[in-house]
Formats: sequence, C-alpha cells, structure tokens
Amino acid sequence: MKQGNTTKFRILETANKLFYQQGFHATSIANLVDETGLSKGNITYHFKNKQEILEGIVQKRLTDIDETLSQWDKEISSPVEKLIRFCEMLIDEQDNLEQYGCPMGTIMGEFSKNQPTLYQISIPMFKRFKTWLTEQFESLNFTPEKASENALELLSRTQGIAVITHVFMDKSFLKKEVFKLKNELSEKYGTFNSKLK
Amino acid sequence: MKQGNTTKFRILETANKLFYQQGFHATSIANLVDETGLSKGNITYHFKNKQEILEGIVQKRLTDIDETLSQWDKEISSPVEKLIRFCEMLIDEQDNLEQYGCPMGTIMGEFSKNQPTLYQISIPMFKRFKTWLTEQFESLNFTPEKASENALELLSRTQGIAVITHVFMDKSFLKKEVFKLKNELSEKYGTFNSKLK
DNA sequence: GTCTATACGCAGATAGAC
DNA sequence: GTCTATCTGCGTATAGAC
Repeated sequence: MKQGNTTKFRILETANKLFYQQGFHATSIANLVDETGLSKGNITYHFKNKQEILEGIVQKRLTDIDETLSQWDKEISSPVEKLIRFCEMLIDEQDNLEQYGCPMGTIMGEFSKNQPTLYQISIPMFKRFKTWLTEQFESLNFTPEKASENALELLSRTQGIAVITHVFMDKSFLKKEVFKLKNELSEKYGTFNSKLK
Repeated sequence: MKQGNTTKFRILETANKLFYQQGFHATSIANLVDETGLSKGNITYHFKNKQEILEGIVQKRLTDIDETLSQWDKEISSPVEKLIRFCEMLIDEQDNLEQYGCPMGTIMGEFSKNQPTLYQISIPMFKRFKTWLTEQFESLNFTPEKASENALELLSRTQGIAVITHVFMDKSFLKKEVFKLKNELSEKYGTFNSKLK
C-alpha cells in the first residue's frame, strides 16, 4: 500500500503539505504543479479532481494517526502516561501549530461550514483520537459515557491551545499550557512520576 | 455612525451573516446580490472590493464587542462574575456555535494561513476579549503577566469548546463543559454563589 | 504515464447609462 | 445612488498528442 516514490504518492505528500500550510481553497492545482514539477495533466491523470486528492490525504493521515497511536500503545503501558504522551504531541509540533494551526482543526474549519462532503471525509481523523482517548479513560475505570466525555474534554483543551497559539502566534503560551495540562492529568488520575518532568 | 437602514449597513449585515455561516471565501458577491436584492454594481459602489467589506464587518463587530463588554461592566461588579458571564456567552450562542463555530475563531482560521492582510484586520477582535479578561484577573490581584496568562487560558478553553462542539455538532458537550468551566472559575477565584446556578 | 493545449465557468472588478 | 453590461483573470476539468 505504501508506494514510497510513485508519482501518486509524491502528489499526495505535496498536497498534504500545501493544504495544511495554505489551506485547501487557497491551494490551486497550479501550486501543485509548481511544487511537484509535474504537469497539470499528469496530476489530473492520478486524481480526477481536488476532492479525490483530499480523500487520498485523509487516508494517508488516518494511517499515520493509527501508526502513531499503536506505537504509543506499544511503548507506554500506563493510561495516564498515554494521555500525557498525547499532550506532548503539541510540544513536538509546536512550530507548525504556531504557524499553521492544528492540521485537523484548521482543515475541518474550512469544510464544516460550506463543504458537507469534504467535512464528512475529514471527520474520521477527529474520531480516531476521540476513540483512542476514550479507551484510556475507560482503562482508568470511567464508565463509557464518562470516559467519552473526558476524551472530548481533553481534545477540546488541546484544540483550544492550538487555536490560541496560532492566532496569537505565541509558542510560549503553548508550552505553558501543555505543562499545566500534563500536571493536571497526573494529579487527577495518578502517576506522580510525570509531575516531576 | 450607526446608519440603521442605509444600503451600506444592509450590505454589511448581510455579509456579516453570510461570511459567518458560509465562510469568507465561499461567499461570493453574487450571494450578497441574491440575499440583499441589490445589484452587483450597487454593492461595489459602496465597497470597492471584498476586503473592504470585511473591514467594515470587523469594525461593526468590534463596536458590538465593546458594547457587550461595557454592558457587562455596568451590570456586574464582581470580576469572577464577569468571567462567568463571559463563559455564559457560549450558552447564549450555542445553536450558532454548533452549526457554524465561533465567529472569530473560524474567520481567523480562514485568514491566518494565507491572507496576512485579512488576518491582521481580524486580530483586534480576539485582542478585545483578551484585554477585557486580563482586566478581570488583574482585579483578582494577579500580576499583569499572570493575569494575561489566565486570560489567554480562559479564551483557549472557550475556543476549544467551540471547536469540538462544531466539529462533532454536539451542543450537549458545550453545555456540560461550560457548566464545569463556570464551577471551576468560582471554586478557584471565590464567589460560591454561582456554584449553585 | 506524462505532456501540451484548450475549454469552460465563475468570481471579482470596471465602465457607463439612468 | 442604483442599475445593466462587460472585461479580465484564474481555477478546474477535459481532450488529445507523444
């Protein structure tokens, strides 16, 4: 499935980057032509329209997310530590978040209002995280309903941090908030090891 | 300054609504023509381009925000209660937030990436709230730095709630989170009256 | 598979009559 | 101030040659 160097894959990678950095609407096929060096015709040979490119990107992102999450599942046993690892993702991505916002949040914002189809395509990215976070809270003995609520709340917290960091272009805010959020998690749900980090 | 029924004002109101509900890029001049019943030429007579319309809208929103905030200043004396009133704005707007997201957050998301000029125009809306919230925390005897940090954190929380509510189209999440947020504020900073609400 | 060339529609902006 | 008509550029999508 992973065709590292095929033309199709190159287009997908480039589009993924540009859609994130410039937005979906603001990125034209011409931009993809410039960035890939391919011809316009070649691109439409591989994807019949822009929506198909987006679908390919979402597929790619979904497998990336799945890989990341199962990697964390492998490396980390404690649910609390997993939640904390999730928060640390913001730190890992702080430069991108500051400049371009959350890759999921910003693309959803573009589609949710006026592109129901594209919106539907993008929803699963959010759901992946929601589901995984819910699992962690269930491991902490919350009821399914409460676990799901906590998962959404944590997602909400990180989305808020991403928005403010991006709007005010202020990375230091992100660092402070993630630090506080991690402490809050470890205080609330145990594991004081991570409090000292 | 407030020309209630002039053509210019009508255009502004319509554009404000459509930009919010559909997004700036997705709204065409033709849409404004349909919605206002005016001619294309008439619209461009009052605003020479789309950007000018946006500038007008932001001005309108800024005065609206100012009015709301000074209204709250008049009605409410306790800083904590003011913070709580701010959170309750989410409840007041729950239907819109669910359907269209935060009016500031979503429009900023559209501009921050690829429209530096429009981004600059929109920033003051966020700043208004940040400044006002900071004032409240200063009244609670926080240092200016800490007050500003708390203000951003509260803004961040509400933005996160708005994003998740919109993405998952889930108003009940908003209600739960605002309830918790209000309690958190009153517990942290006093005023247990509001805890009972 | 990859390219060039072209068609088509739409949005934004302009000109000019009333 | 308001309208109709037109121009121009751009973005997507298509057709066809190599």
